[in-house]
Amino acid sequence: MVSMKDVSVACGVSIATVSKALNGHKDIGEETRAHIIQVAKQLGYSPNSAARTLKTNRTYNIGVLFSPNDMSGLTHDFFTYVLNAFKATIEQQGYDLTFINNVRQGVQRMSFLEHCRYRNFDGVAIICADFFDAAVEELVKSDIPVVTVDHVFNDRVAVVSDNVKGMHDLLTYIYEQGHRRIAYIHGSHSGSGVTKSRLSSFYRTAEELGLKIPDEYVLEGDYRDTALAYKMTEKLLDLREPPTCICYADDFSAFGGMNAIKDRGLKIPDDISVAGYDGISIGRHLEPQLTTLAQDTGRMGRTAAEKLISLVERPRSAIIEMVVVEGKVFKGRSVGKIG
Amino acid sequence: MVSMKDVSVACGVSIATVSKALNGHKDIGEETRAHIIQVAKQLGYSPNSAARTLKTNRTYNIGVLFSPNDMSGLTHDFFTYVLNAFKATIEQQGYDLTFINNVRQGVQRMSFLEHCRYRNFDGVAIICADFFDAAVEELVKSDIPVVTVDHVFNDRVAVVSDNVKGMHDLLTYIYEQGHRRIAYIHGSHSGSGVTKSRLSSFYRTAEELGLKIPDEYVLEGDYRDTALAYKMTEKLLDLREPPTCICYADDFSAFGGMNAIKDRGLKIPDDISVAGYDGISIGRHLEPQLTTLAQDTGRMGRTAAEKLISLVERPRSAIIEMVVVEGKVFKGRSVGKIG
DNA sequence: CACTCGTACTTAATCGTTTTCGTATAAACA
DNA sequence: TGTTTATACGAAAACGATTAAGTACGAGTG
Repeated sequence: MVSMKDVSVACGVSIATVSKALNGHKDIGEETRAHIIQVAKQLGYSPNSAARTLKTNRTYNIGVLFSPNDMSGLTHDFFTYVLNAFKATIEQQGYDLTFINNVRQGVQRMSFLEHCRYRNFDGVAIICADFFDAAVEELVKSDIPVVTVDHVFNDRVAVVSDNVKGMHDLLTYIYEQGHRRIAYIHGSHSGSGVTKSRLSSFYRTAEELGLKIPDEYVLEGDYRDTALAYKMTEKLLDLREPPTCICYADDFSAFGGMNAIKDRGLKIPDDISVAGYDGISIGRHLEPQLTTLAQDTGRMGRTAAEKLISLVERPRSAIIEMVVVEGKVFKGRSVGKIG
Repeated sequence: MVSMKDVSVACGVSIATVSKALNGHKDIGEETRAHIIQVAKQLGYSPNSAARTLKTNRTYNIGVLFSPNDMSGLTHDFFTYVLNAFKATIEQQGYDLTFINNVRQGVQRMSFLEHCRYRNFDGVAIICADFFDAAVEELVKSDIPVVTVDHVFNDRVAVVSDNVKGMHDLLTYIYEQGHRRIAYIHGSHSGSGVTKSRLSSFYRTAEELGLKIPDEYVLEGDYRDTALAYKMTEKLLDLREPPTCICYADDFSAFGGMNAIKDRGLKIPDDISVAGYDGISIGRHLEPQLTTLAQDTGRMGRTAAEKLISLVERPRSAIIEMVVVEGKVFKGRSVGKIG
């Protein structure tokens, strides 16, 4: 590889001059700079990030922790959408993205934090992880700038979806379509506070609307578990007085539920309505098109990236806060009018 | 950050000794090594990859080019599955994964190759990209170890899905279920040779089976385009003699087609059968479950990783070859028996 | 005893940058 | 003319590791 040294001898100047010329310092003559740049290009000079990092202690590399509990990896749609927007944003700002892992490097396996130190990430985004893992907490508590998605830690920047308003808006919309008997197959409680937020918002909104929600209308399903959603949906359909609309933990679950409904020969939304949550692509393709709360994954990813970069580049002035991103009811055709 | 120097003074030995002790060189006394390791841990020593890279010219970092033509980014299921397996494999071998991009870094924007040189990737995997892009070709033609997925370049390692056998097996299976009037809504030709391989295999297998495929049975759709698949399916259904089974470019398209069929009040597979291609998760959730050619994405990702690493670590003995990975017909319920 | 070894360390060069001080030259000023 | 000042460049010290080559010492050998 051709280095600054090669360029410097080819130009008859010192290495320092080459460095400054290439980095746009002002104490270099215009002709000299032009010449150096030209020669560098012609020689095929390529900067060495390792050397630069060693000296400046900056990598322009962002670590991303992305390891779903269920090992679904990069196939978890919702977080993948967020990651996508995050990636695009930091790349535009000249940063690269490297995944954090805890696999052994050489002799021993590293913790997440050790890995980050080893790679010298300028900052870290925790987009999808087990937030109750001690290794994750260790990372969050460290001095490395960090932003988390959909989970809040004390004194750290977080970008979260507005689950309270989301569930409120969705339920209200369903109510406005005339539904009064509304069931909810919610997600498991294993994750962060997401499930709890939505569930309590569901109850509060129902109360606000003057709705009575019988206990047997609220069942525990899980995220992305179509089979379980299928089973739970059957339970609801078996009730003496089944709901007129079922809300699901996410779009995948809604998909599973829809299959259960169709298998009974029922029509959506004529016989019963269905609503999802997330707004990932699958819903648009469902038949009928799924009514769901579309979370603004693009905005979440972008915001996380922007906050993180400002944390990295302007640590003093960056505001440690929790940014709440609102979603929007996507009005598909799976929730029908009643009455 | 605490460096080897800190450890060395704390132990009263030289930096070299610390380095060797930590790296398992044999010319270090056992007590000394134990002591050094203990002190290092206690002091919270953390190795610096930049320094190591500078000296050894190895980063243990793999660059991945993943930029779909359609800008779908990381949401392109099939490639995401491959990427997932690839990532897991290289991480197990102590490598990290960083995305390649061509966004400006500092003054000017970099080409893919420049970016790779800058980051000093030990190797590069092109998992999903526009293979006819000059910048991609430049990267492939460089001296950096590279492996491509689903596209073959001269004298480079490639991992490809066996589209010929795949389509052959799928069509044969459909034939065995008694179908004789089989249509194919294939993908666009824009990408690599994938579409061509499958299409020619489709024709050849048909001939082999003694099937007559009328021209109007073969239509051009596109990958992941449910709307287009919907439209094309309608065309087929409008024919005087419609097919008894329709094959699609991928599972998403099949999904779109299924909706068209259901909207006509037709039953799958009673009235008409449907087959997809890829075997991504969506198919398992469809109703009825989709019969499709399940590509072995896990094996593709793993193989790509293994080949790349051997290319990096044992350049002399590594075999430059094209590895063909076979898929398998997934027998859902969307293709029914006839006759 | 003189010699060769093997063991356990140290010295010092090096990787490619960045950056702080200098310093030389010429222009500007008193 | 002598002094300051701005401009354009260079020398050299880092950053944190790796590694070839050397050294000191005790043990084994003839």
